[in-house]
Amino acid sequence: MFSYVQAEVIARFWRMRGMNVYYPFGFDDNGLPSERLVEKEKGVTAAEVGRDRFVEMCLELTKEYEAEFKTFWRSLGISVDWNEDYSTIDRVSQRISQRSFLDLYGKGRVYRKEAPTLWCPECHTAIAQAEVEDAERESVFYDVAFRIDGRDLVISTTRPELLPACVGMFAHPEDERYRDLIGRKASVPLFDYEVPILADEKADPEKGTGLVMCCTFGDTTDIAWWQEHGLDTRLVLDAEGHMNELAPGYEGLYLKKARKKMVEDLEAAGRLKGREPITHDVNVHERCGTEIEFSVARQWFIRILDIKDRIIEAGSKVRWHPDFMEVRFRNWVENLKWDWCVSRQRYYGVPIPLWTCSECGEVVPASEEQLPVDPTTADPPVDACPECGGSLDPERDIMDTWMTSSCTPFINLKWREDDDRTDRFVKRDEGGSEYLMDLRPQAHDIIRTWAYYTIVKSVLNEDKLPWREAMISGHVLHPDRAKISKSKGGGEHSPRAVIEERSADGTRYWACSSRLGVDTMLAEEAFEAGKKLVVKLWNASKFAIGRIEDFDPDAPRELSTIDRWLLSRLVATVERATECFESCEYHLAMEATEAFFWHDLCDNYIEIAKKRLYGDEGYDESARRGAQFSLYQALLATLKMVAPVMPHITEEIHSLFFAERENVESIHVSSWPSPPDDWVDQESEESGRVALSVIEGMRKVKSVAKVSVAAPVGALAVFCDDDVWARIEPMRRELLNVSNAREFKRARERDETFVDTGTEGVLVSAELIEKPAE
RNA sequence: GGGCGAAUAGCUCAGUUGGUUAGAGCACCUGCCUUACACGCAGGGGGCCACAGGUUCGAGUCCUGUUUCGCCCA
Repeated sequence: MFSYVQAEVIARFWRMRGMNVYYPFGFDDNGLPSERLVEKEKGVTAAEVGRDRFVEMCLELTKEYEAEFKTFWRSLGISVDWNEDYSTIDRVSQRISQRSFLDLYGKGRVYRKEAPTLWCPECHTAIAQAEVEDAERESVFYDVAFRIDGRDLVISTTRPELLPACVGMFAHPEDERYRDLIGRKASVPLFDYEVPILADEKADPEKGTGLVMCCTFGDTTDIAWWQEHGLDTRLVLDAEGHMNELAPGYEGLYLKKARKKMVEDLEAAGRLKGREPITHDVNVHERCGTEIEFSVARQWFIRILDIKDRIIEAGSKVRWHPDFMEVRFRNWVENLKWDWCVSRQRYYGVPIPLWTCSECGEVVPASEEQLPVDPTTADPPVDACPECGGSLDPERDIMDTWMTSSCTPFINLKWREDDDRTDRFVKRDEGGSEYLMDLRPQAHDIIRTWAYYTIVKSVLNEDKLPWREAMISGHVLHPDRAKISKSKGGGEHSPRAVIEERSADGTRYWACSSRLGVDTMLAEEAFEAGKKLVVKLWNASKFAIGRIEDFDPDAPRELSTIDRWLLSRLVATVERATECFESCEYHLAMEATEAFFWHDLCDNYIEIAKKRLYGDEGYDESARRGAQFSLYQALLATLKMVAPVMPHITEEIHSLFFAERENVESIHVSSWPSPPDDWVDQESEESGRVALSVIEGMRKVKSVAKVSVAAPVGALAVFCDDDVWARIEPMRRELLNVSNAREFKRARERDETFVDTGTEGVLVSAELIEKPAE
């Protein structure tokens, strides 16, 4: 909600600037999150109801959620083109996603490999590096004794259940304690087989006994050692995390139970030399919090590690807001250790569009005409293996959801569809790089996924940038500083609850109250400020419209100094707001606009021009029209500048009066304010500023005397130099009006009744007629 | 352990390229029902800009280090 508003404000701004803004909306509802939602809400698993029914249930549930979300986004005033919405599971998206995959396959980027893979035993699927999170867990460090020549060799581990998966022991090559043992073999407790003792610099002599066991697989170091030293493979866990026949006596036990039993048995055998409770960081699956295991299985990968530099280069050409987000992107890519594992052993997602020969393993990709295709139900494009004539097995895996999410520019372009519109969208930036879309809005936690994978796809499939700019939002923090996320619902702080309680405009105002990219508190104060602005806009407009209803723009008008002051200030404000919106600094745009509206327009201009606007005696019609003109322009421009952030109240006010006058249907399709250059008037700005400081002094006198601001004044005397006097003397009538004074004069002498003003050397004295209240 | 960010008023946040006396809103204090608005207006108090060095005529802003917090990763 937070990041959507921030981006949407920018879309509204550019729309008012006259751009034809293409603003689609995507529901990312394929994949594991949806499956888990179904499992939770319907209390079933795919195994129970079967794959087809399960997918059906996922589709039904995501449809329900889509409708709900749509209503929600509409109520927030998100101005997307709902004719252009898509879901990552709809037919077009599936087709484009599969097409993208097949394109990569054709380019030799896709490979299949039996490889150690990050594995979630809870979700029964391989996952990608990007889906792994850290979590702090309580655990126990066990000291376990291996044996050589009747001598104990103690290692420390938090994973004793991986003992049957142990394929080696490591010590640091410089470690004197074990130097003589390198190259020999030790026996594994409980399982009674021998593993080699090896030297490697990754073994830390400072840690524990300096000796460590290597299992297939406990962590990435194990994998590295396994590869570098050509060790055996002993996979002891099945897909659900149960021990298999390689762990005799523990077969069928879930790994945690196996751990418990092995610890007991080790103790009984006298091979447990110690235990120490610790808290350590473990890798868990971000979707379910289960500790990640490694498994060797046949998976599909997209080769990426060899083109890191191309990806980084593409990222460097994107304009990131704020710019330091590019560094985070680059660091992520630089630190990648795995190719992109794209196969998932799940159900609800886009199928991998391939068949494999059961005889020779030849891969037969689906043909373009078949897409989107589910190989488990469709016939392969050829009857038999073109290589050996063997029968073809359908691929049962589905793709990682990011395979589809990363296609969002392609989906929006209808990439290689009949109605492909890539040509209309592709543009070239100043550096000559072609890009598909203008802007990607997203939050910073998914730089490593959505942004990264999208760049990968655009580079590999099209050799272009996916977007020219990326707008990266921060997170919303609870009042107690915890992160609020969609998946966790948010409870009383759920987006829905927030909007219902504080109104859409108030919520939007809050979302725009801090800088882009920083995490922001869900703080009461910002909502209150938004609400107050809504009320102030309403009251000021109600008053102003009453005064300018009869304004005739064609009749002659005369602008006073204070009118020109207002218009000149308006020009500066519009310039500032425009610049700020252009660089996604919506909060600065609002700050400038609010200051102008609240202080310049309401507190000062309207107060000063009030009597002229009322048409009080002594003002001719042209002077009144001058005030009407200024007020009209200032208020309309203010409404327009606030409109991107607060679309509802501004539209309401606009429709009451300006829509008809300006002959536009809605403020949101009206043009961004562009006041003429000749409204810039340095002289009037300075005169207005000085006059305001005189008024400020006068008000201070009244405030100190504790009388009303409207209290009548005998003489308002100003002590100043000739230059200042020349500026304010012509504004005598306005000053008399606003101070309710009978006389306005220049003082030659200053006595103790004079007070300072905001202008140096200018002092004011106001002769109060009523006695100050005691 | 590495990367990135944050640290400014009691609270939530601004502070463009270094440049007068560091700002806003809320909260607080003193007043004011002024013919738009008391959800308002006027006036006011409140800051060692995390800490320590450095560059500079000049540092909240730039550099180095330290501390605390957040995010991402190992």
